[in-house]
Amino acid sequence: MARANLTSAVVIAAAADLADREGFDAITLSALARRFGVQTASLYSHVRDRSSLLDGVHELALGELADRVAIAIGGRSGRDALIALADAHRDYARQFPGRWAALQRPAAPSTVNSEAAGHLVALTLAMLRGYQFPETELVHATRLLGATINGFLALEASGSFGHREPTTDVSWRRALDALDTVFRSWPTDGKS
Amino acid sequence: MARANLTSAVVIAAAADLADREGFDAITLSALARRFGVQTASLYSHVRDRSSLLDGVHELALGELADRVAIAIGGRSGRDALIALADAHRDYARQFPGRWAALQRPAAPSTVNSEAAGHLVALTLAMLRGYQFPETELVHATRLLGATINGFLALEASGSFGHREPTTDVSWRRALDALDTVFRSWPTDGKS
DNA sequence: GTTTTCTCCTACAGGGAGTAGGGTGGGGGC
DNA sequence: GCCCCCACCCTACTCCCTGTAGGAGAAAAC
Repeated sequence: MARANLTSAVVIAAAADLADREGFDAITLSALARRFGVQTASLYSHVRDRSSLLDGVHELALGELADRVAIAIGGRSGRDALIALADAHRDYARQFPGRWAALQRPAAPSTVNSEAAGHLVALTLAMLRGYQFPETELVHATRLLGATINGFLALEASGSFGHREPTTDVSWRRALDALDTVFRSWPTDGKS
Repeated sequence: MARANLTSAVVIAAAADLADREGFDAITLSALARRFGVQTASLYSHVRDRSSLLDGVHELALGELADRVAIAIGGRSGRDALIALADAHRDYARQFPGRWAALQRPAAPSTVNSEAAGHLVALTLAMLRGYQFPETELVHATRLLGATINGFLALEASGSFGHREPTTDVSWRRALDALDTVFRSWPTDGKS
């Protein structure tokens, strides 16, 4: 009986592929075991439990997303960088729906402190600095940016926009235009 | 053995309460059966399957949310109405996290065509008309509004904003200010 | 009072999460 | 080149959840 040579990383990668092909909820220890021709119990040597497996997929996706964002915004600034960053997110969400769904789960503490998370945050801040906010406003802008991108992609993925005209592409452009406008004319005084 | 006098509505309401108390994933036919002192199989007379039960909670929440929004925006317009509508959503999400989670699921076809859904859409459009968009831009504004509100609340609920200073309350105000600004200066020409 | 109609029941099949403990084969020590 | 050990994968089980089939009994219809 040939060994499967499983490792934690291999199992997590397979889980991510499975999620992209059959949906996030299809991530099942049983399904992965079948895929590797192995008993379910064997996977528990490599993965603590299902929850930590999902956390692993989350972190994997975060790293991949950060790499794509880095490439996308390289050499750009201001509005161009904003659009590149947002489009990188949208492309990733469409190409890897299962991985994207994993990103919607609350991040595990270890993920929050991971290199991937730090990288993505740094890239986002670098992009936003092109808009020259007061330092205290950067957080709010970051949150608005994240909310808008994630919110739009979530509604788009769930079909809440319907498949009616006009296309969501136009709405997406409008949303990014709106963010650019808002970021450029961000209120500078401390009203709350 | 006393009858439990179950109906579809009673089961759905209990599921919603359960979700608010113990989380959306705690909605389980078994748990509901225990709650009613009844066998699991008995519930299938009132609910087709688990999925349709979740759809029921979705529609219930949609109706409750629409009622709250209606009260909130009554007599207001423009920026005041926008803030009232958004705050109604946020208050609802915080007070009923389980019901809110149910709203994040893709809506069933029957829910899309439900009275509750129509009501909420009508209220949203009524609020947005205060900003006097070109008719063709209303869709895009609606989508941006939904994306921002849902996205913000999702990130807030999942703890993505951390519990750091400054508080999310300030970020929320900023986000609503941004929406108001954007809605008032919405581009009127047809650039795409 | 009889009949009909629900409501709820027992019983079962199927499948996933997770644990306990045992056998084995391949790489490291020598 | 041989042996030993441990990492890897196994069997066997428990528990919980979903969903189906068919039966009993109480309430309502007549």
